Amino acid sequence: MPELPEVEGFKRYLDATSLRQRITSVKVRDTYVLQGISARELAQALKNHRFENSRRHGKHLFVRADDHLWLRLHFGMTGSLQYLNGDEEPPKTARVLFHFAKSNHQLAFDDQRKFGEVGLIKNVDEFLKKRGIGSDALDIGFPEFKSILRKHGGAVKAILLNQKRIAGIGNLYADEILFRAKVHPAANARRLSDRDLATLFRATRYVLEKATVRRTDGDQLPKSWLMTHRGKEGKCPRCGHKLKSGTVGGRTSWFCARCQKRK
DNA sequence: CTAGATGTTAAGGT
DNA sequence: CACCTTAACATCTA
Repeated sequence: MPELPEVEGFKRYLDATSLRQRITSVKVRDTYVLQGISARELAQALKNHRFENSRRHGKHLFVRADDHLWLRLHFGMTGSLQYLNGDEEPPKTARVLFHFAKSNHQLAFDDQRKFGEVGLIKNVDEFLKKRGIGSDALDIGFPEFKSILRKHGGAVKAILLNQKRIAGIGNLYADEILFRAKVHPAANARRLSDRDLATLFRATRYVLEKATVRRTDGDQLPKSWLMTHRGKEGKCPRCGHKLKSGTVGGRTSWFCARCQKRK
């Protein structure tokens, strides 16, 4: 489930395993994943280069292979990375394999449900601009956060989910953030007070940062979180009330109707 | 068998 | 223009 914390986890994983090794070949097993580039072009461009460093923005991961050459990864709904030893068989759903010189290791871009994207770009900032991606959710300061929510009406959750406004928050963490801030997902953003917005901002940072740490350590998310109770039989970890669900911003939302008032 | 699932986007309606 | 809903993509699981 790659939202910001998971993609940050992939970044750290890639940084820890795959930097500074000469790339000997790139195999694309399924070309649906490629965006604006052919398998041959991708392989040709990366061959004999090394991944130097990486950068995450929202749910995108960019890996620098040269001054003007960045690999772009988006994980869709089910994407992930796996670093494999020479004798390890990549999973069937590995769509792209980056082969390294060092003892036949390879990095696999796995993507069961085929919503992922792999591309090559020259300039990360230009790419983000062209796509209209907003500021990263952990990069944003309160003044910017506030003005984004003040500027747009509609359900607060829809704004949090909109990557053009704030990048990195997906359906599950949006619910978690709203739960923590005690804000109803369908509440109109314009009707939130300054105090609500401040709480929401703090909740956003807390949830995303905490989830990133938990993920990195391989720990479960806290039981006090909504996410671990999502589902029909779920009860609010704060008040014990049965959780409710509804559609907001086109996605299923879980929330506690007692703790999260619509206002 | 059916519905729904972490993401994104397009199309259509109000 | 602002906002909403629905559908679509591919595949798996409850």
